[in-house]
Amino acid sequence: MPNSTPLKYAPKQDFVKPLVSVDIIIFTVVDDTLKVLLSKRPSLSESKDEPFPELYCLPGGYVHVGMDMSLHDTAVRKLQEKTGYDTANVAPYLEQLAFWGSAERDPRGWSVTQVYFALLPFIKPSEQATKTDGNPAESNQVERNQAEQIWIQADTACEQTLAFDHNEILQTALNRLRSKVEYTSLPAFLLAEPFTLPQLQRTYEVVLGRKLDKSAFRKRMLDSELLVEFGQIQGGFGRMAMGYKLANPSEAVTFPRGFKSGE
Amino acid sequence: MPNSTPLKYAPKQDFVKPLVSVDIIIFTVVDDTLKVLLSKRPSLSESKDEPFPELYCLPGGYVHVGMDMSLHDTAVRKLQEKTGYDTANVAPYLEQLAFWGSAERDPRGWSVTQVYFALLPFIKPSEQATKTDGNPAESNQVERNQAEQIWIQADTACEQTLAFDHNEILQTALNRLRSKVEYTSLPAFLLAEPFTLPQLQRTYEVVLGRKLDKSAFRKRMLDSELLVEFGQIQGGFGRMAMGYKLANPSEAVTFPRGFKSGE
DNA sequence: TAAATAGTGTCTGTAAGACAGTATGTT
DNA sequence: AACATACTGTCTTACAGACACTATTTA
Repeated sequence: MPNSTPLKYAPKQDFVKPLVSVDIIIFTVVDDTLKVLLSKRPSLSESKDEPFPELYCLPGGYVHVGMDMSLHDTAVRKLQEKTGYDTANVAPYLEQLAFWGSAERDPRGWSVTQVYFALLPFIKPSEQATKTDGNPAESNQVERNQAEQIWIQADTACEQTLAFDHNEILQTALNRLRSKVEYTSLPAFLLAEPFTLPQLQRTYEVVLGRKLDKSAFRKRMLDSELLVEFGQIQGGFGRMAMGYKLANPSEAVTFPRGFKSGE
Repeated sequence: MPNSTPLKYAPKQDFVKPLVSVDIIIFTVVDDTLKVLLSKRPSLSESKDEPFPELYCLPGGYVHVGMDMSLHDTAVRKLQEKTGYDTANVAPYLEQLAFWGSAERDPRGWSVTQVYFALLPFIKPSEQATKTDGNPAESNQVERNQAEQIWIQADTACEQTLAFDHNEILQTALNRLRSKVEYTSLPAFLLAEPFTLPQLQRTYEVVLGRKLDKSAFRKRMLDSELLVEFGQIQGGFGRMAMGYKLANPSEAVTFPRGFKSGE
């Protein structure tokens, strides 16, 4: 290695580096259904070099060493690109899931992926383009991507054949989500504020796939410091309900026990 | 990209890839103290190109694309190299902690590290060389590494200045360990089998830094399917105690509640 | 008024913590 | 016997779940 390098520490280039990508599992709840966002891989006619043509996969992409200061930046950038979500003003719930890396998972070579999972209130596709206002090239980008993306029921997605090892990754994410929903406030990040306690409970029930007791649920939520009141709201048909916002929109709450501890 | 490539899918080489490494936080308990294994970075006289000379850091290394089939393989290989632990016969507790990746964390360039944490029963340094028997070059390797490694009290290590962002990583690992110890059987992986319930309770107390109630502790451990009896053992001074082994040595148990749920 | 939804109150069961008591080993 | 350690039993407390009850809105 030359001593004349301007860098104090020369990068180690004397071995093969794996490919590094970031994938995001983006969950939302709409129509009482847990959904996940998938992208479609390019067809053979579009590109001969891309593996798994026309299969669905988790949205993601390579780290841009020149563009991103950190993996978290990469994840936020991808989230914005794929959903049009206004990440500058409203922080979505974004958490590291895990990493996968092996010689076999991508036919293009040894690859590593850093996987995040995100929880978002549902954004109508028609509103996504308008959310990324201003730059028309940018909103074109979003719209073009949208044509190749779908919100699909999470369990349905699991049963389909996805590209790469994305079935395993999605299953891991679903397991983690359902497990954490038992003892955290994560479903609150799937709703637009303000929301009511019955709405929040339905969201819990949709994710968990089972009914919860109303009384116990309300006690748990109100005894924690999770929520702050935000005026009466008309939730549906009958009586008005109290609306709530998150007391701390950037952090989930962990409850001392899970639901149904006895089983 | 040339069409004449022998690979079906040409690797994407048209952008700069980050460096990829694996680091492991290896915990053990000895002398009623939670310890972590640290390596010393080479001095300036040994190498002018290595950053953070002579500081301690977490053991780890680059992924060897030719040597490792997966990141998990890399972690197990590193664990074996650094501790001499017989990973072929006794599976240590090894779990993904998280990943860190940014332009700034390594002065040699944009880098990503995949961090695992491991729990091991203490291995006396004198026994480590003999554990990796056979190949003398291999055990030399182990002994040479040992000269530059220390088992250090976890909290003490946190207060020192470590290389790279390893203070943050170690702190994250400690938080995760202490948090999971509240509601899982993780400390059982810090003891050599067979062990007694009082020994296990002391291990919990060492990690958590507080006393636990004996009666509640025993009820929790025995009501779970965690342990199987393995004959009477002389634990210390007084009465003999029942020895136990793990019913399932490859998996931790999650208890329905944490200790001291009320606070 | 009936139906639908929101919210409360009471009882019960489960498991953790406190702590006193018993059992079995060594010196 | 004295002591140290291992183990058990009983009482209390905290909180989730079951479920019946009240409250407020719309059709």
